[in-house]
Amino acid sequence: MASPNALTSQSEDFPRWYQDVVAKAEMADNGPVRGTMVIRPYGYALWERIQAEIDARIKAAGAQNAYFPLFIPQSYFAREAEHVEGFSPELAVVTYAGGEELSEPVVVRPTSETVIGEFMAKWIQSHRDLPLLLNQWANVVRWELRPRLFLRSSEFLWQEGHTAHVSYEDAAAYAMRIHLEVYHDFLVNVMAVPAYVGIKSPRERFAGAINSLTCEGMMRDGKALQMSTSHELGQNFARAFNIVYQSEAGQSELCHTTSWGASTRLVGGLIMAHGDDRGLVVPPRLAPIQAVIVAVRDEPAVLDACAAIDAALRAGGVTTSVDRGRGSFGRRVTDWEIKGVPLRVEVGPRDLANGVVTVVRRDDGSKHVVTLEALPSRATELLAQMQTALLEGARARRDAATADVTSIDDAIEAAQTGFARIAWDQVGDSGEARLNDLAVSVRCIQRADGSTPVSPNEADLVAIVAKSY
RNA sequence: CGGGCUGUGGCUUAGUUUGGUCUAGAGCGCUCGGCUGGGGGCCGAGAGAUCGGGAGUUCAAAUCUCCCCAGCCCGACCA
Repeated sequence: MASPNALTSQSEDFPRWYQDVVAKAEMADNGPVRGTMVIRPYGYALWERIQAEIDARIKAAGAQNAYFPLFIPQSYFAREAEHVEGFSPELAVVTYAGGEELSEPVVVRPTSETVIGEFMAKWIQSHRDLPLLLNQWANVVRWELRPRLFLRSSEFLWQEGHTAHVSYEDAAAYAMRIHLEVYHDFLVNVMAVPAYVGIKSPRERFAGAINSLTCEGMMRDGKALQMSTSHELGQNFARAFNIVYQSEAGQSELCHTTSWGASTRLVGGLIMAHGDDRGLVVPPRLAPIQAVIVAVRDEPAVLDACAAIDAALRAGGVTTSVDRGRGSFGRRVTDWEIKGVPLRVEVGPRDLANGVVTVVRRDDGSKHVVTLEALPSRATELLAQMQTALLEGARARRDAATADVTSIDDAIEAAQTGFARIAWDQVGDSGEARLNDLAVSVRCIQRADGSTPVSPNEADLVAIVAKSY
């Protein structure tokens, strides 16, 4: 019954398994310039689903989409000291264009705090103009030395939100809202990734931020992946770009700004959070194709039945694709499994003779014989069950691979196979340095109940430490 | 940027040590035909490589020498 291995197994070589999945599920290819990525239709369809879900949540939080230029004057970066220091190693700079040397080099955006800050300063006059809530979907460039498809590429796609507020409290509350209502909600309820939430330690913070909120997912090899970040930028950028408003009292005041983003890295996270030895496993709510109808044979009677089943499923709100039965059955089944399509509806002469189809769930391989009449509702039910099972499975793995420890040594030990939870007081700057020396880092700092604190100075915080991508 | 290594059809690679038997072989993939068909099925026929690039040594270079280029792995940052 077991099919021959199309992929390297996870236990044998996890990074290689990842590469195999990306290639064989036809998600992406390496671009011609080192570190660049070609996103293929299936990979892009997954990204479009991620975009749609995140975009809807961003709009629900009141932000509007806009677009700012790819090219940024180099001088902008110099205005915020930490920001320029943090980003200069990975900047791509255009010095020659239009047939001549440029008088001022132009940076290809690695992130847009600076340009957007410049325009916020122009647009904001009064407290009545606040809050200003912007978001853009864009590509960004951060020159990478060690690229990996989706996880770390020199150019990637993302959304970056940028907002300006009258007070620290408003800004902090909005960053928190995005963190919880956009990212965490999406991760848990759509992507089925029970991410740990918290704030970054000072040394892991975004360059130029006063506080960074993060969602950290556990991959199936026990390593962490940062899946989103939301930053409180304080008045750092407002000061650098002169983003000021006139208060009700008539005083000129500096704004408080935030920025927040999630990228195509989430596609990599999807692969590693749920994938198994047969390939990708896509949560139903995220799947571009929720059910593939596989014709066992390329025969008119079977194909007609497939078309009718397809129509019925679509009418029932299930997104589908029909595999018309060219090529061997085993090959086609394997290909759909690698792509992680949640349900496979097998339609063959034997099924049709009995007025049924065979439905197979991708996550647990369970087979269900379903009558044609019951199929749409049964499919919806199975999709819902799979969505729940994926989240519960991921949570169970996460909890089983998270160890409570009381020393840095034990944290390092635990981080070899999973996460460690340790009192933040036990870590300290020197403890964090020791962790970092062994490629382990503080992924986030959270309250004892798992919620996100407001600052690293709250009492009784715990640190989640792990190796990370 | 420092250290280790590799470049041979689309992909994985044999051949390089010891130059000639290489008109470069195979597997996967691809094309065509047939048989098949409920887990990568079988048979047959094909297409596809100026052996990373350049220079050199030699009667003779995938193989030896030099230079260049590209990529991979390991060490400091990042969504």
